[in-house]
Amino acid sequence: MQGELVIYNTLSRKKEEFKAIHPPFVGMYVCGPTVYNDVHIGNCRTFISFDVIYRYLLHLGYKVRYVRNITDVGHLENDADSGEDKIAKKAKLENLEPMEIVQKYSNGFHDVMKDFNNLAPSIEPTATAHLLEQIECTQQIIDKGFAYVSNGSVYFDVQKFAEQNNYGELSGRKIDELLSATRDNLDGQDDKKSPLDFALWKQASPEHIMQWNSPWGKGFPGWHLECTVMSTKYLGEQFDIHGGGMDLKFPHHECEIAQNKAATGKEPVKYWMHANMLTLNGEKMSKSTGKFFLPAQLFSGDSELLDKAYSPMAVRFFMMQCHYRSTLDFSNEALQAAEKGYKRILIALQQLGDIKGASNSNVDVASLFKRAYDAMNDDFNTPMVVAVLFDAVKEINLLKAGEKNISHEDLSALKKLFDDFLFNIMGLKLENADDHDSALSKGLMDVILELRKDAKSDKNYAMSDKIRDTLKDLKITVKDTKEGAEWNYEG
RNA sequence: GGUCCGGUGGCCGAGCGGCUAGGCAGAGGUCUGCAAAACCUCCCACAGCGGUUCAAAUCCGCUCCGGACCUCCA
Repeated sequence: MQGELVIYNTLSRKKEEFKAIHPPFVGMYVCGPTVYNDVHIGNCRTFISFDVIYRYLLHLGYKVRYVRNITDVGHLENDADSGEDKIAKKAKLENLEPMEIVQKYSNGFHDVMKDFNNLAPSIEPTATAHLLEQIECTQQIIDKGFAYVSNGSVYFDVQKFAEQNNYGELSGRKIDELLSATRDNLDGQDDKKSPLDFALWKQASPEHIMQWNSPWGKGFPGWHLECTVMSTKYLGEQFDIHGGGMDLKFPHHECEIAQNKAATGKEPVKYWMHANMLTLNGEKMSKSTGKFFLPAQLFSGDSELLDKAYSPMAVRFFMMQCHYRSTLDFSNEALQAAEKGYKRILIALQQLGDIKGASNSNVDVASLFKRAYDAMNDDFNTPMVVAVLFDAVKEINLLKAGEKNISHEDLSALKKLFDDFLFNIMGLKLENADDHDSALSKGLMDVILELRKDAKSDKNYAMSDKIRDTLKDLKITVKDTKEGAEWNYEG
Protein backbone atom coordinates (compact mmCIF):
# COMPACT_ATOMS: atom_id res chain seq x y z
CA MET A 1 0.00 0.00 0.00
CA GLN A 2 0.88 3.66 -0.15
CA GLY A 3 2.51 4.41 3.18
CA GLU A 4 1.11 4.34 6.67
CA LEU A 5 -2.22 5.92 7.44
CA VAL A 6 -2.31 7.96 10.62
CA ILE A 7 -5.58 9.01 12.21
CA TYR A 8 -6.23 11.49 14.99
CA ASN A 9 -8.06 9.59 17.70
CA THR A 10 -10.23 11.74 19.94
CA LEU A 11 -10.04 9.07 22.61
CA SER A 12 -6.26 9.35 23.00
CA ARG A 13 -6.06 12.94 21.74
CA LYS A 14 -3.19 11.84 19.52
CA LYS A 15 -2.51 10.80 15.99
CA GLU A 16 -2.24 7.03 15.84
CA GLU A 17 -1.21 4.63 13.16
CA PHE A 18 -4.32 3.04 11.71
CA LYS A 19 -4.46 -0.70 12.27
CA ALA A 20 -7.71 -2.39 11.33
CA ILE A 21 -8.99 -4.86 13.90
CA HIS A 22 -9.67 -7.51 11.26
CA PRO A 23 -7.91 -6.49 8.07
CA PRO A 24 -8.82 -6.14 5.29
CA PHE A 25 -12.19 -5.36 6.85
CA VAL A 26 -12.97 -2.03 8.44
CA GLY A 27 -16.12 -1.16 10.35
CA MET A 28 -17.08 2.48 10.43
CA TYR A 29 -20.11 4.00 12.11
CA VAL A 30 -21.14 7.62 11.68
CA CYS A 31 -24.02 9.30 13.48
CA GLY A 32 -26.55 10.41 10.92
CA PRO A 33 -29.24 13.05 11.07
CA THR A 34 -32.48 13.28 12.99
CA VAL A 35 -35.04 13.59 10.26
CA TYR A 36 -37.44 16.17 11.57
CA ASN A 37 -36.20 18.99 9.38
CA ASP A 38 -34.05 19.82 6.34
CA VAL A 39 -30.35 19.21 6.82
CA HIS A 40 -28.39 22.42 6.56
CA ILE A 41 -25.01 22.90 5.00
CA GLY A 42 -23.25 22.54 8.34
CA ASN A 43 -24.73 19.07 8.76
CA CYS A 44 -23.53 18.25 5.28
CA ARG A 45 -19.93 19.11 6.07
CA THR A 46 -19.71 16.24 8.56
CA PHE A 47 -21.08 13.75 6.07
CA ILE A 48 -18.79 15.03 3.35
CA SER A 49 -15.81 14.73 5.68
CA PHE A 50 -16.63 11.12 6.46
CA ASP A 51 -17.38 10.42 2.83
CA VAL A 52 -13.78 11.34 2.02
CA ILE A 53 -12.55 9.12 4.84
CA TYR A 54 -14.70 6.28 3.56
CA ARG A 55 -13.46 6.82 0.02
CA TYR A 56 -9.83 6.87 1.07
CA LEU A 57 -10.13 3.66 3.07
CA LEU A 58 -11.73 2.04 0.03
CA HIS A 59 -8.96 3.41 -2.15
CA LEU A 60 -6.39 1.81 0.13
CA GLY A 61 -8.08 -1.50 -0.51
CA TYR A 62 -9.99 -1.97 2.73
CA LYS A 63 -13.34 -3.69 2.65
CA VAL A 64 -15.28 -1.09 4.54
CA ARG A 65 -18.68 -1.57 6.06
CA TYR A 66 -19.94 1.96 6.53
CA VAL A 67 -22.98 2.29 8.75
CA ARG A 68 -24.76 5.60 9.08
CA ASN A 69 -28.02 5.71 10.97
CA ILE A 70 -31.17 7.72 10.55
CA THR A 71 -32.72 8.88 13.79
CA ASP A 72 -36.42 8.62 13.23
CA VAL A 73 -37.54 8.54 16.83
CA GLY A 74 -38.39 12.00 17.98
CA HIS A 75 -36.31 12.90 20.99
CA LEU A 76 -37.16 15.47 23.57
CA GLU A 77 -35.32 18.71 23.96
CA ASN A 78 -33.94 17.31 27.21
CA ASP A 79 -34.74 14.70 29.80
CA ALA A 80 -36.73 17.14 31.87
CA ASP A 81 -39.05 17.85 28.97
CA SER A 82 -42.12 15.70 29.17
CA GLY A 83 -44.00 17.12 26.21
CA GLU A 84 -43.94 16.26 22.53
CA ASP A 85 -40.88 15.19 20.66
CA LYS A 86 -39.46 17.06 17.72
CA ILE A 87 -40.86 14.82 15.02
CA ALA A 88 -44.35 14.91 16.51
CA LYS A 89 -44.15 18.67 16.80
CA LYS A 90 -43.17 19.00 13.20
CA ALA A 91 -45.88 16.55 12.16
CA LYS A 92 -48.51 18.67 13.81
CA LEU A 93 -47.07 21.76 12.21
CA GLU A 94 -47.11 20.29 8.73
CA ASN A 95 -50.30 18.34 9.34
CA LEU A 96 -48.68 15.02 8.56
CA GLU A 97 -48.18 11.67 10.21
CA PRO A 98 -44.91 11.46 12.13
CA MET A 99 -43.76 8.76 9.76
CA GLU A 100 -44.52 11.02 6.82
CA ILE A 101 -42.22 13.59 8.35
CA VAL A 102 -39.57 10.93 8.72
CA GLN A 103 -39.95 9.87 5.11
CA LYS A 104 -40.07 13.37 3.74
CA TYR A 105 -36.89 14.52 5.41
CA SER A 106 -35.11 11.21 4.83
CA ASN A 107 -35.76 11.64 1.14
CA GLY A 108 -34.54 15.20 1.28
CA PHE A 109 -31.41 14.11 3.08
CA HIS A 110 -30.66 11.47 0.47
CA ASP A 111 -31.16 13.95 -2.35
CA VAL A 112 -28.71 16.34 -0.78
CA MET A 113 -26.15 13.62 -0.19
CA LYS A 114 -26.43 12.75 -3.84
CA ASP A 115 -26.03 16.39 -4.87
CA PHE A 116 -22.77 16.47 -2.99
CA ASN A 117 -21.71 13.23 -4.61
CA ASN A 118 -21.45 11.34 -1.33
CA LEU A 119 -21.34 7.59 -1.62
CA ALA A 120 -24.23 5.83 0.05
CA PRO A 121 -23.33 4.00 3.25
CA SER A 122 -23.31 0.20 3.26
CA ILE A 123 -26.12 0.08 5.79
CA GLU A 124 -28.44 2.89 6.80
CA PRO A 125 -30.40 1.58 9.77
CA THR A 126 -33.22 3.43 11.46
CA ALA A 127 -33.93 3.64 15.16
CA THR A 128 -37.55 2.57 14.86
CA ALA A 129 -36.53 -0.63 13.11
CA HIS A 130 -34.35 -1.58 16.06
CA LEU A 131 -36.66 -1.16 19.01
CA LEU A 132 -36.43 -4.78 20.07
CA GLU A 133 -32.67 -4.58 20.19
CA GLN A 134 -32.85 -1.35 22.15
CA ILE A 135 -35.21 -2.89 24.66
CA GLU A 136 -32.93 -5.91 24.97
CA CYS A 137 -29.90 -3.72 25.47
CA THR A 138 -31.70 -1.72 28.14
CA GLN A 139 -32.60 -4.93 29.94
CA GLN A 140 -29.03 -6.09 29.68
CA ILE A 141 -27.75 -2.91 31.29
CA ILE A 142 -30.33 -3.21 34.06
CA ASP A 143 -29.26 -6.81 34.63
CA LYS A 144 -25.65 -5.75 34.92
CA GLY A 145 -26.71 -3.26 37.55
CA PHE A 146 -25.91 -0.08 35.68
CA ALA A 147 -29.46 1.12 35.16
CA TYR A 148 -32.59 1.47 37.25
CA VAL A 149 -36.29 1.69 36.58
CA SER A 150 -38.05 4.77 37.82
CA ASN A 151 -41.67 5.62 37.21
CA GLY A 152 -41.87 3.80 33.87
CA SER A 153 -38.55 5.10 32.63
CA VAL A 154 -35.12 3.51 32.72
CA TYR A 155 -32.09 5.57 33.53
CA PHE A 156 -28.42 4.83 33.23
CA ASP A 157 -26.69 5.09 36.60
CA VAL A 158 -23.68 7.19 35.72
CA GLN A 159 -22.14 7.27 39.18
CA LYS A 160 -22.43 3.52 39.60
CA PHE A 161 -20.78 3.09 36.23
CA ALA A 162 -18.06 5.58 37.11
CA GLU A 163 -17.04 3.55 40.15
CA GLN A 164 -15.42 1.00 37.88
CA ASN A 165 -15.06 2.92 34.64
CA ASN A 166 -13.75 6.21 33.44
CA TYR A 167 -16.91 8.08 32.51
CA GLY A 168 -15.66 11.09 30.61
CA GLU A 169 -12.71 9.38 28.95
CA LEU A 170 -13.71 10.64 25.52
CA SER A 171 -14.73 14.20 26.30
CA GLY A 172 -12.27 14.73 29.12
CA ARG A 173 -14.94 15.48 31.68
CA LYS A 174 -14.82 14.72 35.36
CA ILE A 175 -17.85 13.56 37.31
CA ASP A 176 -17.38 16.22 39.99
CA GLU A 177 -17.20 18.99 37.46
CA LEU A 178 -20.26 17.73 35.67
CA LEU A 179 -22.15 17.61 38.94
CA SER A 180 -21.28 21.17 39.88
CA ALA A 181 -22.17 22.41 36.42
CA THR A 182 -25.66 20.96 36.58
CA ARG A 183 -26.40 21.70 40.21
CA ASP A 184 -28.81 24.55 39.57
CA ASN A 185 -30.57 22.77 36.77
CA LEU A 186 -32.52 20.16 38.63
CA ASP A 187 -36.08 21.00 37.72
CA GLY A 188 -38.26 18.24 36.35
CA GLN A 189 -35.70 15.51 36.90
CA ASP A 190 -37.37 13.92 39.90
CA ASP A 191 -37.25 10.44 38.38
CA LYS A 192 -33.50 10.45 38.20
CA LYS A 193 -31.17 9.63 41.05
CA SER A 194 -28.62 12.05 39.70
CA PRO A 195 -28.74 14.82 37.10
CA LEU A 196 -25.92 13.03 35.30
CA ASP A 197 -28.05 9.97 34.63
CA PHE A 198 -29.51 9.74 31.16
CA ALA A 199 -32.54 7.93 29.83
CA LEU A 200 -32.28 4.51 28.18
CA TRP A 201 -36.01 4.27 27.97
CA LYS A 202 -38.43 7.08 28.55
CA GLN A 203 -42.00 6.73 29.63
CA ALA A 204 -44.40 8.33 27.18
CA SER A 205 -47.17 10.61 28.23
CA PRO A 206 -50.54 9.57 26.74
CA GLU A 207 -50.51 12.31 24.09
CA HIS A 208 -47.06 11.34 22.92
CA ILE A 209 -47.62 9.85 19.46
CA MET A 210 -44.46 7.88 18.88
CA GLN A 211 -44.49 5.23 21.58
CA TRP A 212 -43.97 1.51 21.87
CA ASN A 213 -44.60 -1.26 24.37
CA SER A 214 -41.81 -2.35 26.64
CA PRO A 215 -41.35 -4.31 29.88
CA TRP A 216 -41.50 -0.92 31.64
CA GLY A 217 -44.66 0.28 29.97
CA LYS A 218 -45.31 2.41 26.92
CA GLY A 219 -42.49 4.66 25.95
CA PHE A 220 -39.65 5.34 23.57
CA PRO A 221 -35.90 4.74 23.57
CA GLY A 222 -33.31 7.22 24.73
CA TRP A 223 -31.33 9.04 22.10
CA HIS A 224 -27.93 7.55 22.86
CA LEU A 225 -29.14 3.98 22.80
CA GLU A 226 -29.85 3.56 19.11
CA CYS A 227 -26.25 4.18 18.07
CA THR A 228 -24.93 1.71 20.62
CA VAL A 229 -27.34 -0.93 19.46
CA MET A 230 -27.06 -0.44 15.72
CA SER A 231 -23.29 -0.05 15.64
CA THR A 232 -22.67 -3.27 17.53
CA LYS A 233 -25.39 -5.14 15.67
CA TYR A 234 -23.78 -4.49 12.31
CA LEU A 235 -20.14 -3.99 13.20
CA GLY A 236 -19.63 -6.13 16.27
CA GLU A 237 -18.99 -5.33 19.90
CA GLN A 238 -15.66 -3.83 18.95
CA PHE A 239 -15.16 -2.00 15.71
CA ASP A 240 -12.66 0.31 14.08
CA ILE A 241 -14.00 3.79 13.55
CA HIS A 242 -16.82 5.79 15.05
CA GLY A 243 -17.40 9.26 13.68
CA GLY A 244 -19.70 12.19 14.04
CA GLY A 245 -19.78 15.92 14.49
CA MET A 246 -17.73 17.55 17.22
CA ASP A 247 -20.91 18.58 18.99
CA LEU A 248 -21.83 14.95 19.56
CA LYS A 249 -18.73 14.21 21.59
CA PHE A 250 -20.53 15.00 24.80
CA PRO A 251 -22.89 13.74 25.91
CA HIS A 252 -23.87 11.51 23.00
CA HIS A 253 -20.66 9.63 22.29
CA GLU A 254 -19.64 9.53 25.92
CA CYS A 255 -22.96 7.89 26.74
CA GLU A 256 -22.57 5.45 23.89
CA ILE A 257 -19.28 4.26 25.33
CA ALA A 258 -20.85 3.96 28.77
CA GLN A 259 -23.78 1.93 27.42
CA ASN A 260 -21.52 -0.38 25.47
CA LYS A 261 -19.19 -0.97 28.37
CA ALA A 262 -22.06 -1.47 30.76
CA ALA A 263 -23.64 -4.02 28.44
CA THR A 264 -20.57 -5.90 27.21
CA GLY A 265 -17.68 -4.79 29.39
CA LYS A 266 -15.71 -3.94 26.28
CA GLU A 267 -14.32 -0.72 24.86
CA PRO A 268 -16.43 -0.52 21.70
CA VAL A 269 -14.47 1.75 19.39
CA LYS A 270 -10.81 1.79 18.45
CA TYR A 271 -10.69 5.18 16.71
CA TRP A 272 -13.07 7.98 17.55
CA MET A 273 -13.14 10.69 14.91
CA HIS A 274 -14.85 14.07 15.09
CA ALA A 275 -15.47 16.46 12.26
CA ASN A 276 -15.42 20.12 13.11
CA MET A 277 -18.16 22.65 12.61
CA LEU A 278 -18.95 24.91 9.71
CA THR A 279 -19.23 28.46 10.98
CA LEU A 280 -20.91 31.57 9.71
CA ASN A 281 -19.26 34.82 10.78
CA GLY A 282 -17.23 32.76 13.20
CA GLU A 283 -20.19 31.09 14.85
CA LYS A 284 -21.49 27.57 14.52
CA MET A 285 -24.33 27.29 12.05
CA SER A 286 -27.45 26.84 14.02
CA LYS A 287 -31.11 26.72 13.34
CA SER A 288 -32.09 28.54 16.49
CA THR A 289 -30.22 31.70 15.49
CA GLY A 290 -31.32 31.48 11.88
CA LYS A 291 -27.68 31.56 10.82
CA PHE A 292 -27.43 28.71 8.40
CA PHE A 293 -27.99 27.77 4.79
CA LEU A 294 -29.97 25.01 3.32
CA PRO A 295 -28.22 23.29 0.43
CA ALA A 296 -31.10 24.32 -1.80
CA GLN A 297 -30.56 27.98 -0.97
CA LEU A 298 -26.90 27.64 -1.71
CA PHE A 299 -27.51 26.02 -5.09
CA SER A 300 -30.07 28.66 -6.06
CA GLY A 301 -28.40 31.65 -4.41
CA ASP A 302 -31.70 32.38 -2.71
CA SER A 303 -30.64 34.04 0.52
CA GLU A 304 -29.81 37.53 1.64
CA LEU A 305 -26.50 36.21 2.90
CA LEU A 306 -25.48 34.91 -0.50
CA ASP A 307 -24.17 36.96 -3.42
CA LYS A 308 -24.86 34.25 -5.94
CA ALA A 309 -25.59 30.57 -6.44
CA TYR A 310 -22.87 27.99 -5.89
CA SER A 311 -22.75 24.54 -7.40
CA PRO A 312 -22.53 21.47 -5.16
CA MET A 313 -19.04 20.70 -6.40
CA ALA A 314 -17.79 24.23 -5.79
CA VAL A 315 -19.02 23.86 -2.22
CA ARG A 316 -17.46 20.45 -1.84
CA PHE A 317 -14.16 21.74 -3.17
CA PHE A 318 -14.38 24.65 -0.76
CA MET A 319 -14.65 22.14 2.06
CA MET A 320 -11.71 20.12 0.74
CA GLN A 321 -9.52 23.18 1.15
CA CYS A 322 -9.91 22.91 4.90
CA HIS A 323 -8.93 20.08 7.23
CA TYR A 324 -11.88 18.17 8.68
CA ARG A 325 -10.81 18.84 12.26
CA SER A 326 -10.66 22.62 11.82
CA THR A 327 -13.63 24.91 11.85
CA LEU A 328 -14.37 26.29 8.43
CA ASP A 329 -15.77 29.75 8.05
CA PHE A 330 -18.33 30.23 5.39
CA SER A 331 -18.27 33.42 3.35
CA ASN A 332 -19.09 34.54 -0.15
CA GLU A 333 -15.53 35.63 -0.74
CA ALA A 334 -14.08 32.29 0.33
CA LEU A 335 -16.63 30.37 -1.66
CA GLN A 336 -15.97 32.34 -4.80
CA ALA A 337 -12.25 31.80 -4.38
CA ALA A 338 -12.85 28.07 -4.17
CA GLU A 339 -15.17 28.13 -7.14
CA LYS A 340 -12.59 29.85 -9.32
CA GLY A 341 -9.82 27.60 -8.18
CA TYR A 342 -11.85 24.49 -8.86
CA LYS A 343 -12.70 25.71 -12.30
CA ARG A 344 -9.04 26.29 -13.02
CA ILE A 345 -8.31 22.69 -12.17
CA LEU A 346 -11.09 21.44 -14.42
CA ILE A 347 -9.93 23.51 -17.36
CA ALA A 348 -6.38 22.27 -16.99
CA LEU A 349 -7.68 18.75 -16.76
CA GLN A 350 -9.66 19.16 -19.92
CA GLN A 351 -6.52 20.35 -21.68
CA LEU A 352 -4.55 17.43 -20.36
CA GLY A 353 -6.36 15.36 -22.96
CA ASP A 354 -4.75 17.35 -25.78
CA ILE A 355 -1.21 16.92 -24.55
CA LYS A 356 0.94 14.48 -26.48
CA GLY A 357 3.47 12.24 -24.84
CA ALA A 358 7.14 12.61 -25.66
CA SER A 359 10.15 10.37 -25.44
CA ASN A 360 11.59 12.15 -22.43
CA SER A 361 9.98 13.62 -19.35
CA ASN A 362 10.87 16.42 -17.00
CA VAL A 363 7.69 16.34 -14.99
CA ASP A 364 8.10 14.59 -11.65
CA VAL A 365 4.75 12.84 -11.43
CA ALA A 366 5.99 10.32 -8.90
CA SER A 367 6.74 13.03 -6.41
CA LEU A 368 3.29 14.55 -6.90
CA PHE A 369 1.79 11.16 -6.08
CA LYS A 370 3.97 10.76 -3.04
CA ARG A 371 3.05 14.17 -1.71
CA ALA A 372 -0.64 13.46 -2.24
CA TYR A 373 -0.45 10.13 -0.44
CA ASP A 374 1.60 11.59 2.38
CA ALA A 375 -1.04 14.26 2.82
CA MET A 376 -3.94 11.81 2.91
CA ASN A 377 -2.05 9.48 5.20
CA ASP A 378 -1.52 12.31 7.63
CA ASP A 379 -5.02 12.25 9.06
CA PHE A 380 -6.73 12.96 5.74
CA ASN A 381 -5.09 16.31 5.03
CA THR A 382 -7.16 17.28 1.98
CA PRO A 383 -5.99 20.93 1.86
CA MET A 384 -2.50 19.63 1.27
CA VAL A 385 -3.77 17.34 -1.48
CA VAL A 386 -5.44 20.32 -3.09
CA ALA A 387 -2.13 22.19 -3.03
CA VAL A 388 -0.48 19.23 -4.76
CA LEU A 389 -3.16 19.23 -7.43
CA PHE A 390 -2.61 22.91 -8.09
CA ASP A 391 1.07 22.17 -8.56
CA ALA A 392 0.04 19.51 -11.03
CA VAL A 393 -2.14 22.08 -12.81
CA LYS A 394 0.88 24.27 -13.20
CA GLU A 395 2.76 21.39 -14.78
CA ILE A 396 -0.09 20.82 -17.20
CA ASN A 397 -0.05 24.47 -18.21
CA LEU A 398 3.68 24.37 -18.77
CA LEU A 399 3.29 21.25 -20.87
CA LYS A 400 0.64 22.94 -22.88
CA ALA A 401 2.87 25.94 -23.43
CA GLY A 402 5.52 23.56 -24.68
CA GLU A 403 7.93 24.46 -21.91
CA LYS A 404 8.04 20.96 -20.52
CA ASN A 405 7.93 17.44 -21.88
CA ILE A 406 6.27 14.37 -20.54
CA SER A 407 6.60 10.69 -21.39
CA HIS A 408 3.59 8.59 -22.30
CA GLU A 409 3.89 6.77 -19.00
CA ASP A 410 4.03 9.93 -16.94
CA LEU A 411 1.20 11.40 -18.92
CA SER A 412 -1.16 8.61 -18.00
CA ALA A 413 0.13 8.74 -14.43
CA LEU A 414 -0.68 12.43 -14.31
CA LYS A 415 -4.21 11.69 -15.44
CA LYS A 416 -4.44 9.01 -12.80
CA LEU A 417 -3.38 11.52 -10.14
CA PHE A 418 -6.54 13.48 -10.79
CA ASP A 419 -8.73 10.45 -11.20
CA ASP A 420 -7.52 9.06 -7.91
CA PHE A 421 -7.32 12.11 -5.71
CA LEU A 422 -9.71 14.64 -7.14
CA PHE A 423 -12.48 12.31 -8.22
CA ASN A 424 -12.24 9.01 -6.38
CA ILE A 425 -10.89 10.17 -3.05
CA MET A 426 -12.12 13.73 -2.63
CA GLY A 427 -15.31 12.83 -4.41
CA LEU A 428 -15.42 15.73 -6.83
CA LYS A 429 -17.02 15.25 -10.21
CA LEU A 430 -17.47 17.18 -13.41
CA GLU A 431 -20.47 19.42 -13.71
CA ASN A 432 -22.05 20.36 -17.01
CA ALA A 433 -20.05 17.54 -18.47
CA ASP A 434 -23.02 16.26 -20.40
CA ASP A 435 -23.65 19.58 -22.09
CA HIS A 436 -20.07 20.13 -22.95
CA ASP A 437 -19.51 16.68 -24.30
CA SER A 438 -22.71 16.34 -26.21
CA ALA A 439 -22.13 15.90 -29.91
CA LEU A 440 -24.59 18.67 -30.67
CA SER A 441 -22.84 21.30 -28.53
CA LYS A 442 -19.51 20.28 -29.93
CA GLY A 443 -20.72 20.41 -33.48
CA LEU A 444 -22.39 23.77 -33.05
CA MET A 445 -19.39 25.26 -31.38
CA ASP A 446 -17.12 23.96 -34.11
CA VAL A 447 -19.24 25.73 -36.70
CA ILE A 448 -19.38 28.97 -34.76
CA LEU A 449 -15.69 29.05 -34.01
CA GLU A 450 -14.90 28.25 -37.65
CA LEU A 451 -16.96 31.25 -38.75
CA ARG A 452 -15.23 33.39 -36.18
CA LYS A 453 -11.88 32.22 -37.42
CA ASP A 454 -12.79 33.30 -40.93
CA ALA A 455 -13.85 36.69 -39.66
CA LYS A 456 -10.56 37.01 -37.86
CA SER A 457 -8.49 36.15 -40.87
CA ASP A 458 -10.45 38.79 -42.79
CA LYS A 459 -9.48 41.13 -39.95
CA ASN A 460 -13.17 41.59 -39.34
CA TYR A 461 -12.60 42.00 -35.61
CA ALA A 462 -15.97 43.62 -35.06
CA MET A 463 -17.56 40.37 -36.12
CA SER A 464 -15.22 38.09 -34.22
CA ASP A 465 -15.67 40.14 -31.04
CA LYS A 466 -19.41 40.13 -31.51
CA ILE A 467 -19.42 36.36 -31.64
CA ARG A 468 -17.26 36.18 -28.55
CA ASP A 469 -19.43 38.67 -26.65
CA THR A 470 -22.64 36.94 -27.60
CA LEU A 471 -21.30 33.61 -26.46
CA LYS A 472 -20.16 35.28 -23.26
CA ASP A 473 -23.78 36.18 -22.55
CA LEU A 474 -24.56 32.49 -22.88
CA LYS A 475 -21.87 31.79 -20.30
CA ILE A 476 -19.50 30.38 -22.83
CA THR A 477 -15.99 31.74 -22.73
CA VAL A 478 -13.87 31.74 -25.87
CA LYS A 479 -10.13 31.98 -25.59
CA ASP A 480 -7.73 32.36 -28.50
CA THR A 481 -4.63 30.27 -28.15
CA LYS A 482 -1.80 29.40 -30.46
CA GLU A 483 -3.58 26.21 -31.41
CA GLY A 484 -6.81 28.04 -32.18
CA ALA A 485 -9.87 28.99 -30.18
CA GLU A 486 -11.00 27.12 -27.08
CA TRP A 487 -14.26 27.34 -25.25
CA ASN A 488 -15.61 26.67 -21.77
CA TYR A 489 -18.77 27.05 -19.86
CA GLU A 490 -19.37 29.78 -17.32
CA GLY A 491 -17.13 32.65 -16.93
C1' G B 1 -19.06 29.38 36.27
C1' G B 2 -16.48 24.57 34.59
C1' U B 3 -13.93 21.96 30.51
C1' C B 4 -11.66 22.27 25.86
C1' C B 5 -10.17 24.44 21.21
C1' G B 6 -8.38 28.43 18.24
C1' G B 7 -6.17 33.51 16.92
C1' U B 8 -1.38 32.90 10.32
C1' G B 9 -0.47 38.13 4.77
C1' G B 10 -6.66 42.09 1.77
C1' C B 11 -9.85 37.19 2.18
C1' C B 12 -10.12 31.61 2.93
C1' G B 13 -6.91 28.36 4.81
C1' A B 14 -2.13 24.40 5.45
C1' G B 15 2.14 24.07 8.39
C1' C B 16 3.17 23.15 14.47
C1' G B 17 11.23 23.83 16.44
C1' G B 18 15.66 25.34 11.16
C1' C B 19 13.60 23.87 4.73
C1' U B 20 8.46 28.13 -0.97
C1' A B 21 2.09 25.62 1.57
C1' G B 22 -1.93 26.41 -1.74
C1' G B 23 -6.19 29.10 -3.60
C1' C B 24 -8.62 33.90 -4.39
C1' A B 25 -7.79 39.18 -4.72
C1' G B 26 -3.92 43.08 -5.97
C1' A B 27 0.81 45.19 -8.73
C1' G B 28 4.36 44.81 -12.83
C1' G B 29 5.93 42.03 -17.12
C1' U B 30 5.77 38.24 -21.44
C1' C B 31 2.25 36.63 -25.15
C1' U B 32 -2.01 38.64 -28.09
C1' G B 33 -5.63 42.51 -33.41
C1' C B 34 -8.03 43.24 -28.62
C1' A B 35 -9.60 40.35 -24.64
C1' A B 36 -9.12 36.02 -21.80
C1' A B 37 -6.03 32.22 -20.30
C1' A B 38 -1.23 30.76 -19.26
C1' C B 39 3.69 31.79 -17.65
C1' C B 40 7.47 34.97 -14.86
C1' U B 41 8.26 38.54 -10.89
C1' C B 42 6.34 41.18 -6.58
C1' C B 43 2.92 41.65 -2.18
C1' C B 44 8.75 38.63 2.93
C1' A B 45 2.12 36.78 7.39
C1' C B 46 2.13 34.25 11.86
C1' A B 47 -2.80 38.49 18.36
C1' G B 48 0.46 41.03 22.33
C1' C B 49 4.30 40.67 26.06
C1' G B 50 7.95 37.76 28.39
C1' G B 51 10.82 33.09 28.56
C1' U B 52 13.42 28.32 26.75
C1' U B 53 16.81 27.37 22.47
C1' C B 54 22.49 28.12 18.35
C1' A B 55 17.43 28.55 16.03
C1' A B 56 10.09 29.64 17.50
C1' A B 57 4.37 30.98 13.64
C1' U B 58 5.76 26.18 15.75
C1' C B 59 7.75 24.74 22.93
C1' C B 60 6.55 27.27 28.06
C1' G B 61 4.13 31.36 30.94
C1' C B 62 1.01 35.55 31.23
C1' U B 63 -2.46 39.07 28.81
C1' C B 64 -6.14 40.24 25.23
C1' C B 65 -9.77 38.41 21.61
C1' G B 66 -12.95 34.60 19.31
C1' G B 67 -15.40 29.89 19.40
C1' A B 68 -17.31 24.96 21.02
C1' C B 69 -19.24 21.77 24.78
C1' C B 70 -21.55 21.40 29.74
C1' U B 71 -29.62 20.86 27.13
C1' C B 72 -31.62 18.80 21.27
C1' C B 73 -27.70 19.49 17.73
C1' A B 74 -23.35 17.26 12.32
